[in-house]
Amino acid sequence: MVGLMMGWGVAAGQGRRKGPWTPEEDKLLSEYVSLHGEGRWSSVARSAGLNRSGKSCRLRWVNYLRPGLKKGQMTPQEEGIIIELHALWGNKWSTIARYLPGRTDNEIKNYWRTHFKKKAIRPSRRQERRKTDQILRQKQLQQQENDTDKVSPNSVLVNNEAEANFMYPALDEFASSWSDAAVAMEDDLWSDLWNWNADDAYVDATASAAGDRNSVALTQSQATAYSCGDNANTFYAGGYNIF
DNA sequence: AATCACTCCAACCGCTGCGTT
DNA sequence: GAACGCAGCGGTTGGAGTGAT
Repeated sequence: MVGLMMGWGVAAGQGRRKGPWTPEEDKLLSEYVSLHGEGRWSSVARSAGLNRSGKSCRLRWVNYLRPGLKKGQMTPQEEGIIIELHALWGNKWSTIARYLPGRTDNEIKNYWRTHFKKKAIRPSRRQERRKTDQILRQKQLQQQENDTDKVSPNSVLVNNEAEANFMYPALDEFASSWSDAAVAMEDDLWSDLWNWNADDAYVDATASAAGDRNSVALTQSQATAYSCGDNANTFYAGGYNIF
């Protein structure tokens, strides 16, 4: 995606640059924001010597340059959180992103689109196999991380046994191999998604939130809940404390 | 080796809401 | 209260990369 995409380059009329950011532009933006802070994006564009729109600067910073961003694949926990929160709030990507430290709304939105939305139609066996392999790789990586006993302050914690069972179904309980376990777990997710009426879930959640914020009823996967890092807005097991 | 199918992801656009004048 | 500008959000696009056939 270098440079020539969609006739990008310099936008006619305003003389603003468009398209992919160069390392030099990134450097200018990073230096400026670290000195002066976020906000006032249109003046950032001018003051930092960037021939970009404020909007473009903000997007680049938020989605790519901002410190603390996580790169790499979503973990099974993050995937679970996305599914649950999407059931609650629908396409409120920025809201969902607040519960996934280091992930951006754009990233979550992209992830949802590629992994879930298209698959309202059952994925092909080929897709299923690829997905399964991906989950396996993630599990192996995660196992390695657990072995090294590294716990990030921003990591998403699994609170109790019920969660752990949802996230990591025991082999002897669900399947005879990690591969089968991953497929079984995935099937659960898909069946939830296929049976799920997004509008209903959203209405239920918002109605409950409006009335009693401590007792939002989830229509799917009710036994599952997450405590999301050090965010002040915590999402607890049992009754969902929202805000 | 070539082609196809699919995923990933950066970046755009349009719309909305909010604050300021 | 109206007009304006800006920030933020959600939807969309399309090239690059990768793996399967």
